[in-house]
Amino acid sequence: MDAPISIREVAAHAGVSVGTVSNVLNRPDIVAQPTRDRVNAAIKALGFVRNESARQLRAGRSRTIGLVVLDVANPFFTDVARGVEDEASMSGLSVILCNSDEQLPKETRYLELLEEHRVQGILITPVTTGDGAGERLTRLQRRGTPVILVDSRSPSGSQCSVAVDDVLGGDFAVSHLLEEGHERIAYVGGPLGLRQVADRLDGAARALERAGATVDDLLMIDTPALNVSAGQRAGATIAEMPAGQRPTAAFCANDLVALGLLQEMTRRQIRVPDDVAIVGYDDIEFAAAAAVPLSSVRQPRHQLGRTAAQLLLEEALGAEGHQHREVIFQPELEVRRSSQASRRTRQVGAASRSGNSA
Amino acid sequence: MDAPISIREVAAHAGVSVGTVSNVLNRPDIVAQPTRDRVNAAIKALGFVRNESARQLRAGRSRTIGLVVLDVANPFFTDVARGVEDEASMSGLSVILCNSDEQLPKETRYLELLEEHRVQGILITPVTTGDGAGERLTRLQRRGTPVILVDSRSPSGSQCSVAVDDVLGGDFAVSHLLEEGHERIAYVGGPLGLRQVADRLDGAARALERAGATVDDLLMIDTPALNVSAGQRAGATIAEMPAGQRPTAAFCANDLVALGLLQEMTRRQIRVPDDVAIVGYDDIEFAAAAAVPLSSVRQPRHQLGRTAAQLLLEEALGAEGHQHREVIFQPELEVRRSSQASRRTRQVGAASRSGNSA
DNA sequence: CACGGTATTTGACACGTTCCAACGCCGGCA
DNA sequence: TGCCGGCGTTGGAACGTGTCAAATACCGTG
Repeated sequence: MDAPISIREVAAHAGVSVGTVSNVLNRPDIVAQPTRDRVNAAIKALGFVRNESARQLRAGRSRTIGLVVLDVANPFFTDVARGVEDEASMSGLSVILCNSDEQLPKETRYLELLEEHRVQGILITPVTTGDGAGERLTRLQRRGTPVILVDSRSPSGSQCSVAVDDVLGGDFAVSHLLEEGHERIAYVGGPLGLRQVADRLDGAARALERAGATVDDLLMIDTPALNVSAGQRAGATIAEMPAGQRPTAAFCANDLVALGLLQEMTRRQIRVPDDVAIVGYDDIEFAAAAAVPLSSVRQPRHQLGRTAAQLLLEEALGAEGHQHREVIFQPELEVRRSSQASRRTRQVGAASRSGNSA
Repeated sequence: MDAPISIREVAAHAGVSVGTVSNVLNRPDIVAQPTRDRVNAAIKALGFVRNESARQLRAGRSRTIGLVVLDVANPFFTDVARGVEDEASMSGLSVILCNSDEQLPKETRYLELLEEHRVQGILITPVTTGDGAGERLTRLQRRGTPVILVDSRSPSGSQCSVAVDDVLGGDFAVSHLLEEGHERIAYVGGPLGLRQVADRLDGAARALERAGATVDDLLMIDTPALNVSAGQRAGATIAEMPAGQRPTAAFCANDLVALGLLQEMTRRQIRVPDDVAIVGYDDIEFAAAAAVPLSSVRQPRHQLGRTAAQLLLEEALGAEGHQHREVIFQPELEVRRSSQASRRTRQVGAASRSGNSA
């Protein structure tokens, strides 16, 4: 009961040759009906299951693709992963999901592992774009494993990439806040080494400049990471500022940060959006579900994953003459309550917080 | 530049036999220093990378384990996955993470895939425990692939399993609400076919009975799934009840449901916890970070994953004489604001709800 | 009955690795 | 000198599958 059945035993049981069994499995049309039935019966009777390793060895490449993300716990990446998986499964490929945890050593180890598995290709959001980061990836490609950057871009253009225009997203967010009448705006996020964080800041600066202000008018609140507790600490920083200097709006690099900020404001009885308006980024499911629904810059996460997988297939299956491409999506601003002081409340002012029903 | 290097080419380049290269890779100690150096140099020069498929074919089993979860987007499962991965990587194994999406066909397809990969074993939270569900799994085991149930139990005891005592968790939650003086309590969750949902309800009933009430005193609000929007809809149901019949507390089968409920309450200006107290389940990160911090029943998610992986290794590596085990963890109640009417509010508030303290 | 042609089936090899028995070499010892 | 044992190394046989040229069966026609 413990011995895996091989194709050979199936052949013996059905009274045919090994090659015929293989044909039944892979090109059923070229084998005669009665033979096919006999073989299928044997397969069922013996409980035969294909050995994927052997197939891969024979084929030279595995039928999987690797996906390396920064943080599986972040809803952004799980949605990307679903997109990748949907697309991959349409081509009969499966996905190995790896979590680098923003740590270079783990990332390196996973890259080795995936290469040893001879995956069709690797989709990766690299931990760092600086230094010799690209070098490692191009070496991988030279050895025959296609690499596609996800939510990232290649400075040298030596990989295909799929990303969302984060500068534009930052621009959207801050333009919206300016339109709402805010003048003292904070940018909450970090570390600036992350491309996403830096680009969104650039976009914020662009919006400010267009409005006649400069980036110096932006209050920078740096965070060590993009998670909830970092947002809470940033919230404490803001709350403790003298009321006159306190920003009236905060643009957060990430919804997790924004939610942490929101919680801290609520806890300290600083009203959102009346005292401080908040705009987040990513539009994760919890953004809409927060106690004060969060305005956020939405990214086509699922689409991002699908497209990345498509590019990979294109490069992996396509002939030699592959030209690297860079796909950039546009983000959208989803305005919700956290950044819209309701007219009524605005007019009535702080005096009475009685019901707003809309 | 596109041809993967094989061990044979390394051997030729280093002027040794294939076997020696293999030895350098696997038992470096038994090969003489100069030879070893020469081989390593060749490996580096040629950019040789082991072919995992070939190793697996030779070994008969792959060095991976499969993990099948109900929903990758649920923070509960991503934490479990991290636990599994931590434990697996200590033994040099990698993890293939599969998302059944609570759909039986997807689950089936992944089980086939993992079996074809000849994984060391499969960790699974099955979509359904009823009917022939266990049958499929035991067949898998008979053919040589160990199966461990995660957050689930085997009625027949034919698999190892790791779970948390959901009955006790439900008991904790409702006991706490009773102690807080609530009498009209709702249970929000579904479908009842999910073991987790049913067990937590049983626990709630147990607590009620101990307090002299019966399960009929519990207001059942069924949900089609355990996610945020289902919680919102349940919230609407509660809000639209006549004030006299409306429950004063809700125990939710899941934090996602609880957060949805909380949002809907806030939107409709029903105060939490003063008008309706809420207790959730899982204690995901967002529970503490919610605008009204959510009381919740905490499960040792990471530990759950680690233990499951350990059991698997034990069964996979252990000799024939393996005895199936059932590991059950105890949950903990984490009380936060959503279920604690502040003394002040209590005294000032609804006159009639004065305490019974048992 | 021989023949050509098509429809099926066969058998052998290759994929890259690991494992194991066998072998050569060298120094030590009788 | 001849034998022995140990260390390093070698060569070849698997592992289970896919592929492909070659062999065979089958069928109708002349």
